[in-house]
Amino acid sequence: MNQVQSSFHTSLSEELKWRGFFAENTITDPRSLDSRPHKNFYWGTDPSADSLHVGHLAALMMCACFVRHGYTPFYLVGGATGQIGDPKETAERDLKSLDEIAKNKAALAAQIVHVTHSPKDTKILDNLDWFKDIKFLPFLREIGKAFSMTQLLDRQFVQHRIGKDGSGISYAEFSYTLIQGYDFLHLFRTHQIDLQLCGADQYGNCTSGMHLIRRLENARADVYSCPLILDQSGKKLSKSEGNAVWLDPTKTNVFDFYQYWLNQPDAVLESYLKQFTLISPTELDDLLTKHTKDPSKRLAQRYLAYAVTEFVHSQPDADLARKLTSLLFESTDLANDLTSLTDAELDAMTATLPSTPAKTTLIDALLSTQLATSKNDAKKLIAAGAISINGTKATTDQAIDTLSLLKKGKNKFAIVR
RNA sequence: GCUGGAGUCGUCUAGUGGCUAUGACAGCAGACUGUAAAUCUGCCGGAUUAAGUUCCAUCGUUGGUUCGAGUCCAACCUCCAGCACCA
Repeated sequence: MNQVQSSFHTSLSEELKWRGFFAENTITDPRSLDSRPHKNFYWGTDPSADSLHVGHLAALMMCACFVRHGYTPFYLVGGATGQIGDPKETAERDLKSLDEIAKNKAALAAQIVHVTHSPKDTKILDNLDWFKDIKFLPFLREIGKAFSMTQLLDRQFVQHRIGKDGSGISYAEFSYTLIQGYDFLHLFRTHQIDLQLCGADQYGNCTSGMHLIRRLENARADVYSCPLILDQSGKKLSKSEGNAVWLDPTKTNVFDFYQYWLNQPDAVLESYLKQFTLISPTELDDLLTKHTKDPSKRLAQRYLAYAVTEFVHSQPDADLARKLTSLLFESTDLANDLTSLTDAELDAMTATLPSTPAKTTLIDALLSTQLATSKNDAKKLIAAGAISINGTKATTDQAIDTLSLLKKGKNKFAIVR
């Protein structure tokens, strides 16, 4: 699978529709996207963590879709907006230190470049570059004047935060949308960017920029959002929900990343394949037909896991994850298979899975590979029958002196070597 | 500034001065499965022990009253509401 084969759609609007990349937007006729005078857009995120997660991935895949159809992307990492924090429904955010923001910013920028697969062309912007020189009074006179307090107060999260049962909101967070709105205006003025892409949760913030452009530049700009991807329990996939799967392999290793996709239920396969891979309609039909014949073979999950891992990480990484999966789940004599691996293969495995040196005990190994969070936790897991060594259930703590494979639950592994 | 209300686990939430701080969701694990979903069961602060053995921590913070405090008192921090000030 590559990008050439995947541009089967005659137009951007058709592909967006087929992939399900449409939610609230200001475009009245989707086909106008195929022939905009300026084929520029920007998409932004705040450096509130040191890695993107799969929640961002859907938006990036949508961006990639625009790029395949001739758009020039601008990615913004919010060094300014990140200093304030996008208000949540529930409560005020803790301020991040400037050091942390700077560190996160660098990490996200590198990741965006990596995931978009075009190191030379990818333009990363930082709104701190234009905000650091902004003066408060001119900002209020120009931007503040353009916002109606009534509309600002009407926003749903504001209503949640103030009032009898609210948790309150600071002036800083309240003003967040002005900062983000100004970004759009600034980019319109300096780069002729008149389209902003975002996840549906950001739609409100994005439209405030659009209003600014209309008001101050007397020009039209648009916002196009993609639906938020929800997990099984209907929660948004993002780190604030505590179920994040990170794109950074040091935070979510490649094997776990692959496993995450491999474990998706049948119900989400079609939409995930459309949004997270570059599969074509005919390939998809074919795949789903085969999958439905014998769902237990998990053909569609395997395809999804391989394709997304390849896209986000690399082909060798995806190959390795697939190979590890077949070794770890399909081997009938794990201890034997393990010893027959070459050193190079073992090295790759050790680099991917959590590992710890031999001459240790089971509990210490579980702890140092983070399969368990504490000694108590490790003991509880052993007692519950959740831990196995080389495929044999461990019922007590024991010394581990040789190459071994630890398994926690169904799909968490670590190597003792 | 004054008055009243509130702050409990990742989230929401119960909690008449009494020993062991509810319940739900999320999370983890077991059974059944297809490494799925649904369902059932257990766990869900840390350390220690052969052991569910023992120890420590914990209801915004710091003090106090009490044999005993999440609960009562005081001060402080944060939030909400009303009033006042300002306009």
